[in-house]
Amino acid sequence: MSDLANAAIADALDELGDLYELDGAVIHRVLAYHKAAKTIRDAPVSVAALARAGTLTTLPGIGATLAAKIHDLLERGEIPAATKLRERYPTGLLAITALPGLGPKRARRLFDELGVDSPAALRAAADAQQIRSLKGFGAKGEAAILVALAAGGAERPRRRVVLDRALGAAERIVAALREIEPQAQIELAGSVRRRADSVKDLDIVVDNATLLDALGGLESIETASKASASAARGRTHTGMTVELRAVTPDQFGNLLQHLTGSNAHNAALRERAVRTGLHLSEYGVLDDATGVTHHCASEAEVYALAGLAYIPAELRENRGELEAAAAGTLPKLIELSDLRGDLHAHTTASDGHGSIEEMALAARAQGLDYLAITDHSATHGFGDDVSPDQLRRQIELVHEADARIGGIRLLAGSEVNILPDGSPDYEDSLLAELDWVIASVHTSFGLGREEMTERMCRATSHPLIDAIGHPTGRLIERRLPYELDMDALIAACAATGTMLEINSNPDRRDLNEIHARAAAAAGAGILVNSDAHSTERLLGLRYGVWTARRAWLTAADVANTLPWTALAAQSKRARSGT
DNA sequence: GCCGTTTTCGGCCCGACTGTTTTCAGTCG
Repeated sequence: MSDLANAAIADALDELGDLYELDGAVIHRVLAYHKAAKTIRDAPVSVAALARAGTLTTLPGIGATLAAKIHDLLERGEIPAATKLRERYPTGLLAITALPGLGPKRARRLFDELGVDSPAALRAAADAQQIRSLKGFGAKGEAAILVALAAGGAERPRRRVVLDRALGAAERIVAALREIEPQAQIELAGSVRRRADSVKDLDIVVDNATLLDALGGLESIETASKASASAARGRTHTGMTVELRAVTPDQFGNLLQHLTGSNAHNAALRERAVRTGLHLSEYGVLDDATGVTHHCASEAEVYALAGLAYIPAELRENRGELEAAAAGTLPKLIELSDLRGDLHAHTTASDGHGSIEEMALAARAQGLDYLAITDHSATHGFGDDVSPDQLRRQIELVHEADARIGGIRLLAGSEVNILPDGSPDYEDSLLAELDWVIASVHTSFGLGREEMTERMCRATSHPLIDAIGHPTGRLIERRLPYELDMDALIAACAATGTMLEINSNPDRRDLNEIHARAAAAAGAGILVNSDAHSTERLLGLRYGVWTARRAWLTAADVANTLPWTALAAQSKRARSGT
C-alpha cells in the first residue's frame, strides 16, 4: 500500500465529489465527499496508516463506501469511479466551474447543449452569442462569463493574503472607525479573527449603522458603496475586499458568530442545534418548542443556548471543538503572555538587523526572561555565514552582553544548517560550547521524500541538536513544503527528545496547526520561536502563539513557557549528560 | 454517502443575492 499524504487523499476525494456533482448526483452525496476530504486534510494522524490498520471508519464522515475507495486509491493508485467519470467529463469542464457564477449545473448545461469542455470553448461560445439562448442563461449571463474569463478566473483562484498583511489592513480600518464612533462596538470577524494562515477578504461587524457611510471616507479604502441598510462593501488600496456589517446591539453576538465562521464550524453547529429543536442563523436562535427567536448580544450566549461552552475563534474549524465544548473538555489555550523565552533570533552577525544588545533589550521589553542568539551557521550562503572562529567570538560577545544586561538571560546559540546527509555544519566540539542549537534545512529542498525524511530524522539523533527549526520549509502562498514524512519526523523527535519549532514568522508559521497538534499528541516537545531578524519582528511571536492555539495547545504543551533552567533541565542534552 | 435523544431509513444548516423568472433555481459564503 502506498503512503499518500493526507492532502493527496483529500484532493482525490474532493475531485471525485466534483465529478459526481457534474454527473448530477444528489447534493448530499457530493457533500459527503467534500466533508470527508476536509476531515482527512485536517486529520492529525496519517490516514494511510489508519487504512493499513483497517480503522478508517473511526474518522467522522468516513463509512464503508469511502473507506473502500480510499483503499483503492492507496493500493491501485486510483479510484475506479473517478477514472470512469474523468473519461466522461473533461478536466476543462471542472475548470469552468471555478468561474464565479458558474456552478456544476450550469456548466453541465453548457457541456451538454453546446459541447463546451474548456475555458477556451466557453469563450468561443460566448463570442458567438450562443449562450444567451440557453435556458437559465441570458444576455447578462453571457456578458458575465466573458468578464470572468477576461479576469483569468478559470486559470487561477483569487490570491489569498497572508495574515499579517490582512490583519494590518483590518486593524487600520477598525482604528479609523473607532475614531469616528468611540462608543461603538467594532469587531473583526471571518478568518482574520480565527487567525488563519491567509485570508481572502475582511469582515467587520459594528453596532452603529452610521459607520456604513463612513467606510468610503477612510484613508486605506479605495472605493466603497453601501450594499443595503445594514451592509457596506469596499476595497482597500491593496485590493482586499472589505465587508462591513451593522446590527443592533441585541443581535451583535448572533452576527459576529455567524460571520466569524468557519463555514464548516457553523454548518456543524447548526446541525447539532437542529437535533435539539433550535435553528441558528445570523439573526438569532429560533426555538421550535416556543416559536420564540432569541437575540444574543454576545457570542457566549449563542453557544450557551446551544448547550456549549464558549469556543475561542481560533478553534472554529470543525475539528472536534463542538464535541469538546459539549463535553466540557475544551483545552485552556496558550496565550502570548505564557511565553517565558524565545529560542531563535538573529543579529547582525548573520542576516539580522539588530545587535545582540538591541535584540536583548527588545525581548526584555516584551516581558521575556531569556533569548537565544541563533545566527546562521558556517555554510549559510549570501555572504552572511558565520565561520567557526566568528562563532567562538560571538559566544564571548553573548556571554559578555549577558553579564552586562540585567533582566534577561542571553543564551549563546546557533541555527545550524542540516546538510543533505543529515549532519550539522559545525564540528561537535564547537556545538558543545553553545547553550542551544536549533537545526534547519536551508539547502537542497528538492530531495525526494525518503531522502528528506532520512536527512531530518538523522539530525534529530544528533546529541547536540536541541530542536528542528521551521520543519517543512513552506512559505505561505509562495512556496510549498518540501517532501517529508512528518509522522516519521515527529516520531523521531519524540523518541530522541528533540524539540520541534513553531516558527512565528507570519510567512512561515511552520509547524502548521495540523502538524503541531499531531506533534503534541505524539509527545514531542514544541517551541514557539520568533526567528526574528529585527527587534520589531520579536512582536511576531503572536503569530506562532495563534498557530499553537489553532493546534489546540495549552501552555503545558509548549516548552518555552518554562523558565530556562527548567527547560534546560529536561532537554535531551541534560538527560544525556553531554 | 453518512448517520442515529427521529437508530438501519429518511433525513441531511441557513440565508443572501442574481438573473431569469410569474414563484424559482443556481450559486455563494
